[in-house]
Amino acid sequence: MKIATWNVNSLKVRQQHVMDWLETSQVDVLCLQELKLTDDKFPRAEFEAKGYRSWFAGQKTYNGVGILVRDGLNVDESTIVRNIPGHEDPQQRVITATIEGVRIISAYFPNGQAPGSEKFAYKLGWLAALHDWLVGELAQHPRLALLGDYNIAPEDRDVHDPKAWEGQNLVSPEERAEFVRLIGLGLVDAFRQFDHPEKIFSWWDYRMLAFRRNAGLRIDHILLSQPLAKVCTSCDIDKVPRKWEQPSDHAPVVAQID
DNA sequence: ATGGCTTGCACCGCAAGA
Repeated sequence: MKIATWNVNSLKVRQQHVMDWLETSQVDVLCLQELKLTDDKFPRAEFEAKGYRSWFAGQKTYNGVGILVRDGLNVDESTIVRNIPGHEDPQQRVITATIEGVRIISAYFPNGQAPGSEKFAYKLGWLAALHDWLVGELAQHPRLALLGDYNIAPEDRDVHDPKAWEGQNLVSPEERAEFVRLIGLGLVDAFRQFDHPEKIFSWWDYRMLAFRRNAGLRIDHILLSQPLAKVCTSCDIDKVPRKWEQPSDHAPVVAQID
């Protein structure tokens, strides 16, 4: 099974990009973030025509997550969960489904704005709630994958200029400690299971020619439970869609699980 | 140099992203 995650920064604007990328990537499961549309505007029929079923949790203007699943894969409607159970939140950031026996979570982690801000406190609270919820999820579903825009660059090698970014939002010690806590649940960063060249990133600012300078961060991740990590044969970031016209600022991350 | 792009909303300049 080929699984992927992509923050599309408005599905309305990026719908054709997603369609095109489904053709070239041939993924079985695609987790989407930052849909920025209400559920009635989700192009379900268009994806269905492409051979993908979809589940989503959207809202107006901000956030919104979804999962596209190739026809033929087994998905029980009763396994779909929206948001983090028990964590009251009007922001639509999580949707979960069991696909072919694999617990797939599509998550849009809060940005946090800046350490010390109100939004940063919300981010840390959200991370704690996610962690606590995952304890039970992992107990129930040994084959689990947490995919999404984490808005955390786990290590300095995930940052184009660690000195310039030191202590800032997305790389601060508090956020990195929360990432380590997720790893502590027994999850594995699929990307780091394999050798890659240096300076591979998943996000580049729209400004200052950041993509051309490769001034990016690796903030989109696929974390796998141990049984899945053992059968994962590759994990890569596909920079190609970032070169398309009017691109998302994020690139998709893809993992093969056999 | 706290800007720089891009989006959505709503009515055009703002919030928010990362």
